[in-house]
Amino acid sequence: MASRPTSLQTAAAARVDDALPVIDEIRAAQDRFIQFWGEMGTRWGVQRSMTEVHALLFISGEPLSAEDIMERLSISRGSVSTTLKQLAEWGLVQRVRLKDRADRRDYHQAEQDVWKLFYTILRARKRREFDPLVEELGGCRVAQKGSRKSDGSKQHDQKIDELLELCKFFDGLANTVSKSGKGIERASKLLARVLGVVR
Amino acid sequence: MASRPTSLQTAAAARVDDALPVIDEIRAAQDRFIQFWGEMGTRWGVQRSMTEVHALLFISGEPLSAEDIMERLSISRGSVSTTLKQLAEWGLVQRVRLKDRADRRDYHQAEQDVWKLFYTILRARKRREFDPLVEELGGCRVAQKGSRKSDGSKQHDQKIDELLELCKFFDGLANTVSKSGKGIERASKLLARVLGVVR
DNA sequence: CACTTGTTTCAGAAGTTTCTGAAACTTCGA
DNA sequence: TCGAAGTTTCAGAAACTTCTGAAACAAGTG
Repeated sequence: MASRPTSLQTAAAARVDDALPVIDEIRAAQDRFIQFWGEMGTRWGVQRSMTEVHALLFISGEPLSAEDIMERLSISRGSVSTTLKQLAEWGLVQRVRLKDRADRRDYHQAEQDVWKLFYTILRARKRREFDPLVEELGGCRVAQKGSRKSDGSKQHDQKIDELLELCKFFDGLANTVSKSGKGIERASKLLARVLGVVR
Repeated sequence: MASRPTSLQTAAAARVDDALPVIDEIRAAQDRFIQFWGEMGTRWGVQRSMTEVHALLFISGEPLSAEDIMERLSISRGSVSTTLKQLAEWGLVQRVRLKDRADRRDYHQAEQDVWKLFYTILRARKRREFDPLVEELGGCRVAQKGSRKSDGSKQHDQKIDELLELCKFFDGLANTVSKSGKGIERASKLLARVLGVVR
């Protein structure tokens, strides 16, 4: 028996002597989740390998080494390294040190709080897919505000301005929500009531 | 002069005799917008050509024929046809008939209400990027609810269930918001106040 | 019918993204 | 100083997406 028994190694042992079929069941369920999460990742504009690594770390729960991940997902060394770095930058994965001083490898553990997970995803996507609107839309106007214009120019700039206004509204809403943290859960029920009144 | 003067043709004429530089300014601003919107489209998981066609129709405001679009954006016949069909399915573009009975071509006009535009985009993206979570996540469990399980299985299923619960919460919130329509604008201000109380 | 317009399909071109595999480099502990 | 682990970089392979261009078809008009 190895001195550092990861879930992967115990699972492998289980497959060999067929003594613990339950572990294979779990492993199969993990694989389903990893594949599904990876597929969703592509729809979210994230590399498949990145969501797969995250899925593995999230669903297994325990810290895994880079090598563990390479073997389990059949992903190259470089890929795992850059992927883990990015996941760490997003705050979804943390580097942890195991007590065992004989093992000098880094271990990586995924954030387990699903609320933090979702907020992180939302923030990253907002930065990428929404914020440029607010930043760049103004540059699509014909002229600076205030200068004299033709009718065509006015109509054009008005449409840009409408888009900008809408974007800024959503931006403010997003800020409100993100500041609220988990309060959103209670607040949303109130919102439903509020909307009933407003409508 | 052609019997069917579209904006494109007048703009072209203007470039030739250089009598109306304003129209060139507008055209340049339109091009900036089209390019930017197309770029954002790729980040939203939509084909560049589709967002470009939509940008052109939205920003020009007036109905354009398929041929107009082909020439202006240098896009192939087939592409324009399928793109227009999809935009129509999404409700972002309508087919309109011009009164001129001599012209038998179809004309296409973009929805000008920016609120409808945003809701349409959000709905389409939710269907594609979120709804599968609610539908498929359950299949990633180890076992059906209620059956006896090992500790590992329990931990696995618990994580899946946490994700599912969160998804269903967001789903409900999305429904609430989408039903509210423009009421969201007034409601969001109330929401900010509500969150202030809850926090 | 001849003609215009639009739709659909599809093979292949072109472009883009993602990943690998290797190599060079850094860090750090023994 | 040696070796193990990690990082970074990059050329090229592989896979995927998007678009074109052509062709066949449908529908409607004069």
